[in-house]
Amino acid sequence: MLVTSELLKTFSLFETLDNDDLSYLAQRSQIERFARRAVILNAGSQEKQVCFLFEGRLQGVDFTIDGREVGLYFVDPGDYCGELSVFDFGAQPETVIALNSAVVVFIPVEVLREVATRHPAIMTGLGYKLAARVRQMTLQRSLLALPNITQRVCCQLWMLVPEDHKLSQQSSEIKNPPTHMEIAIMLNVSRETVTRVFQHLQKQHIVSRDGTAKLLINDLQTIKGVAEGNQQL
Amino acid sequence: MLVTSELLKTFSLFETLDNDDLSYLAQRSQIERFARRAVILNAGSQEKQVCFLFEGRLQGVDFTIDGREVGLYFVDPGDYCGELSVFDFGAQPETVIALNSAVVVFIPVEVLREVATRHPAIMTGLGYKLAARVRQMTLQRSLLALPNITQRVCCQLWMLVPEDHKLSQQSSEIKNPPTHMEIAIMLNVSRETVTRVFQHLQKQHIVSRDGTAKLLINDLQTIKGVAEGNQQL
DNA sequence: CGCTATGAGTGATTTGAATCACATTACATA
DNA sequence: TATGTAATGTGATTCAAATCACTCATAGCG
Repeated sequence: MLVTSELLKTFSLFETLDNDDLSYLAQRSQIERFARRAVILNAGSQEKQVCFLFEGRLQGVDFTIDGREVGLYFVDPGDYCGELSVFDFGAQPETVIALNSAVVVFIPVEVLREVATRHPAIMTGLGYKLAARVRQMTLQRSLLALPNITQRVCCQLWMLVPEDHKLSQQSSEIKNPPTHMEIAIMLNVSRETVTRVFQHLQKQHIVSRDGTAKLLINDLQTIKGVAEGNQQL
Repeated sequence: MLVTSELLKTFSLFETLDNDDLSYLAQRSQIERFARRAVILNAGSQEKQVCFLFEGRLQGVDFTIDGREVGLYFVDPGDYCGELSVFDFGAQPETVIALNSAVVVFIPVEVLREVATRHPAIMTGLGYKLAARVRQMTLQRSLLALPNITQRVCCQLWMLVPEDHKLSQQSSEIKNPPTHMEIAIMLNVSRETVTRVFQHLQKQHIVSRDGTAKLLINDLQTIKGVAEGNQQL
């Protein structure tokens, strides 16, 4: 499949680029579809490509020395990952996998770096993204220190709620929600524990399932309240 | 106290700057001494200063919603912190405190940003630092997933060993080591647990104390072995 | 349409770190 | 040198989540 300028234009990072630069990038990029569970970027890889997500959801994961899986972040469409090497020429620190069937655009890091050099807005955008990543990781880290597991799960759920639903809406939904296992490795708890928390939330009709592809949040305020520690269950 | 060009030159970030720029920076900077436990940067602050450490050791800390302290990273002399706002104009996400008496140089973020715009090397250096931060946080995150606490502590100790001692040396020392409490909040364990691990390590003469200001690592290989999970205690 | 794989649900049991409640030591400084 | 404070050391107890060992549900697929 061919990468078109129009496709690249859907990524906000490139919104300031003119058509010449877009097609320059497009010609050097590749687009690929991945199946659920497929590895998009390999930890330690020297492939040196930045990965732009067009469709699906990805998860950055790491592994401890003893093989335990660790969830780091989710990537949603319009976002990208693997951009660290633009800055320090180093290897990819974490693995990125597809949580469901995903379409991604690969741009070689040296091409992106070159374009970024010519366009300060791109460089700024990349810096902004990296800063956001640090902020997100800091937040995620403080999540792990919460002694109450229910609170931890609600915090994570709250982070998965679309931004525009967080205000004003009293209910919401998460499309293609992560599995219990995927949540578990993000929160450093066992899968069973996540299941039990969900069981609890469902019994109180705070959340409910609509097939596998949708998780309904019936009571956003309670999720928020528990996440912020103002409320117990 | 006055900030001199010579002082700024000790920071590797500025090694490419000429004297004009150095004194430009110096004139707009402030130097300050902080006592142990003093707050250097406040989370959420809009002060907008980047903080360069000349002497002492700092720790980036965060607090969970319920007031629990979380240790994020250590800052050693020659290094800096609070640089996130150079990239995204946002507030400081975490608090930075002095672990012991520390001398820091504050450079207003807009001054640094301006100089960095004129000197790509500085911008590159800042990007490099941010990338390193992400890598460090990723590593620290995977540390937290280790089920064995002794291993976690040894990993942290290993990270505190000076780089040039890690190879070839069979013993080493950590100057002004963090307290048990400071290690505990980095590793998401209780202070008592850290004490017990140290007790264990000391009994086996793997580490020993030399006053409060020095922690001797008598058996680097064992620390490394345990950290990497090749060895049990 | 049954087969298989993956995810989710559940109880029983174990376990190991948190917590509590102190004692002790070291240090800074008045 | 005394005195207060921060850091460290230690045992007893508690408790909540991990683990184990399953079953059940669902989706995808040949």
